[in-house]
Amino acid sequence: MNNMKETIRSVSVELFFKKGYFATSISDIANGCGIQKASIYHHYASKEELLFSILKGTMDDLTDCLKASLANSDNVEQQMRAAVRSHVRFHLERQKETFIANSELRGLTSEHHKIIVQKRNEYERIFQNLIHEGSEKGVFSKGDVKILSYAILTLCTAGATWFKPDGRLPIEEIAAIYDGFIISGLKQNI
Amino acid sequence: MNNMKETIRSVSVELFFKKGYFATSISDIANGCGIQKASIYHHYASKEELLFSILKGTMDDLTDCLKASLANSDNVEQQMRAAVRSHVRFHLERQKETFIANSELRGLTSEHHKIIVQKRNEYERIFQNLIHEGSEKGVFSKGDVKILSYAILTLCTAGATWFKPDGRLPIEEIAAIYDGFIISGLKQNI
DNA sequence: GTTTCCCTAACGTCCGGTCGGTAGAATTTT
DNA sequence: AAAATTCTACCGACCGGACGTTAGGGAAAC
Repeated sequence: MNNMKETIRSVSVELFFKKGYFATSISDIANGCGIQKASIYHHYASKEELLFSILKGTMDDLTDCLKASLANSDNVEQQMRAAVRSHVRFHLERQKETFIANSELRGLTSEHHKIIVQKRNEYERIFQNLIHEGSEKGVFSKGDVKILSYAILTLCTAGATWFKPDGRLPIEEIAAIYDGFIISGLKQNI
Repeated sequence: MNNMKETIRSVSVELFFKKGYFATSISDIANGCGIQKASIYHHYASKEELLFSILKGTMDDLTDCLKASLANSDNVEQQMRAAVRSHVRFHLERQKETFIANSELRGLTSEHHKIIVQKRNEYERIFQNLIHEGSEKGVFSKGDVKILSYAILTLCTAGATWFKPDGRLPIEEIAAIYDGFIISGLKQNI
């Protein structure tokens, strides 16, 4: 790869995932890229901006993925299944980035923090709307929409914590397990 | 409180929760205790040991809680319900400590890290045994025990991420929601 | 001949941790 | 009971080092 900006990004993702944002120094990143640490600043204005650009890109892609996977159906249950699978898939396929996006928010300036949280809220709202619609139509049982949405999202998100790319189960199988688990949780007593 | 060691501990929990372990300095902690930072080292050998003692204490209490709540019954479903509620309750009542225990493992030395991970594994095994026993007896449906246990645990654990002590719902109500959600997830197709 | 991309060198700051010391309480010795 | 010693809890000053960031320059590409 001869695009240094991309290299810096991907090396950072690797290191932030492995050691954490605060424990990773600019020298570490420069080292991983084979350049001097001062050269990083030609591509990114600061360490924080580097983090922010990773988080922002990840959140945008995440939302795009979800929206694309909802477009194929207008049946609530099908949509919820598609949403869960999209969510799981994204978090396992891009495990390192999503892990960072969920654990390193504290490294952001307050303005950047606000932007990311807002993106996350929009994403959550899509799930909340599905739960609401489903329980209105009697497809899902009535329940606390917010708590249920947090449950569903964190459930899948946490996958990025323990998932091993070369583990026993392929991504699709894990997605199917979560799908079944969540739908039957939403349909309790129905 | 005139026990300075306890004060240091609780101030640290507060700060580690709010700012993170690496972003919290010994001076910050000393400041919060109203003493000089050198005095911290009279009570704890290092910053890392302070973190470790918090994590170890929390994990021990967590496991004790779980074991106590299982002793009242020998019915698998009842035990699983009790386990889930114990897990949720502990994570919400001692939100700050459990949050730290789940996010700051990287601050530990490798020996200390090993100890905590081992405690966590023992804790997880209790849940895995319950799932296994339940599916053997036909109370729960067959499924991947590990994935299901991760799902259950991270689900509740994540509560410590978003829970607000003075929010809409009391802890018991949240525990009940999770209980219902999880049991029906475990019983799908039964 | 300007822009791109990377370099060497350095800066100020802050951090975890150490050191020597002190005041006073507790304990032991006489 | 008085004197001598030890222990507890803390302080102020200080280290060495690492960190994020900046300044200025040089070579190559356009």
